[in-house]
Amino acid sequence: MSLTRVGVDLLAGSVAYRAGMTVSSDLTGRARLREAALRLFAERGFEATSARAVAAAAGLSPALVIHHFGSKEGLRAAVDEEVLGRIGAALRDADALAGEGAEAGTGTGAGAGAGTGADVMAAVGAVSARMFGADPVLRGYLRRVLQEESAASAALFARLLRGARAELDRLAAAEGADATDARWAPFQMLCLILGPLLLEPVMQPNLDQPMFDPQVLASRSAANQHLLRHGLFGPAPSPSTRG
Amino acid sequence: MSLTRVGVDLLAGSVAYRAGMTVSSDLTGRARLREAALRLFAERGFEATSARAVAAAAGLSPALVIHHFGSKEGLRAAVDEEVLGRIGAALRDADALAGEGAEAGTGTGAGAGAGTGADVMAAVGAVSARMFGADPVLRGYLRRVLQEESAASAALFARLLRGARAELDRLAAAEGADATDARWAPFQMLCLILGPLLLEPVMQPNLDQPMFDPQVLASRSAANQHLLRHGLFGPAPSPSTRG
DNA sequence: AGCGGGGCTAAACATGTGTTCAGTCTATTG
DNA sequence: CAATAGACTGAACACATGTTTAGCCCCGCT
Repeated sequence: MSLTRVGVDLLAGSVAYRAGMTVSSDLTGRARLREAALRLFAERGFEATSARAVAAAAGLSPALVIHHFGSKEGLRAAVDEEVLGRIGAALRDADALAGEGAEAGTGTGAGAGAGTGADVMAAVGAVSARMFGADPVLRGYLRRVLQEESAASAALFARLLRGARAELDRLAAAEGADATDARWAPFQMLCLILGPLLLEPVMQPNLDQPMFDPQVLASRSAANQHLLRHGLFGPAPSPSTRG
Repeated sequence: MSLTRVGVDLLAGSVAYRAGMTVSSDLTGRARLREAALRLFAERGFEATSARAVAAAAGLSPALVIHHFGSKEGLRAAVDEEVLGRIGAALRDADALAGEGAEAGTGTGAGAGAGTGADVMAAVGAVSARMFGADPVLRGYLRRVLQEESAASAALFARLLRGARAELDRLAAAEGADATDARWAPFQMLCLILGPLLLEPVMQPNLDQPMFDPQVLASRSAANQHLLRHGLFGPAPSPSTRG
């Protein structure tokens, strides 16, 4: 049972597979199948991807899909679990990071309310970059998942909603006032963050740069910060506008 | 060639079918098939919907799909054309309405800048309500279409983007200032409007009322107006908050 | 009346699908 | 070494799919 970590798996070390399944080396065909499925599902969608195509992409026999995952649906579940695990880990890291940032902001006395707020929003931007910017495959898969009404997607969105509410609380504390419409605020925040993710295929053709390029993403994140705090027509931010 | 309009077809009178096809009465199986396909594609997606399922839902033979549309893909194209036609008409109406509203706002001298801005935003809300609120099937289909990277979806989004820019110009004129970040502003506006549409399946479970109910939609629209103009923490709107 | 055409159908076709089966190979274990 | 376990395979199965074909029925024509 040597749990040798492979480069492919990155953050997935702590993901718990379904009970009763032996957690094997994970450089084997099982992981290859899962990875190929992730890529193809993200590209073409689940229904449009055949088990044979997944197996071919992994260089294996179609029968292995059944052998390892029980069924094609089982494969999807495994991919879901894997992806949601990665995202969960990223979110957990981000939460911890945001918490540190907030404490540091008040602790060092470095900034007025605005400074702390900016820190918080920067953390949000970092989360976005980490989750969405990094991997176009992950983006594609996430895009598909968020459109279903499965239990997994509901859980993911609920998790994001909790995160948004927490960010909003921090932002409100920094701003010294509660949001005018606390009911819709978290959803608006999520729409601003997730919208470009969901709309990427139709939005990208209207831009001259790849919209999830780090710099572009930072610029959009800054615009979102500004919108949330001051509206579209508020005062221009400090002259140091990079990006 | 009696072009009797049917209730089912609503706004679709001016939609031009592909050349070479005789425009028949349109209460026939062709329309029934298209309508059934619209519903099923919206519910389950194109790939997951079989031609047989469409035919069965229309109470017709599967062979008719081929006979009328050439192929399953042809059926999809017809549905796309139909839906995009309806939306185009709604947008055209909305543009006209918004134009009138803006002229009336300045003409009657009824309002300060704020008043005109509110009128403009109300128009946007009306568009949203008209396009998205009315028909859950249309919402579902739109949700699917906006996720593809087809020519049709790109055209639709480009059209929406143009609309958003126009609204933004009007809003800026009313506000007496240009948007701080003119580059992202229209996309942000679209994300706020389209986000809930795309996220409906995962967002609805977190709400206690149907999120496209007219009242709820109006409330969300108002929140969006407020966000765009004053940010999340701006001054509360006039005490007459209905919804 | 005759007749041609289009809406419409049942049955069949070819293919692709998820899945099963029987068996091979390899590595670990007793 | 023998045996067991599990990764893995090619071939087959049952079924669903998009599509084709041949033909029916009814309506509008000359």
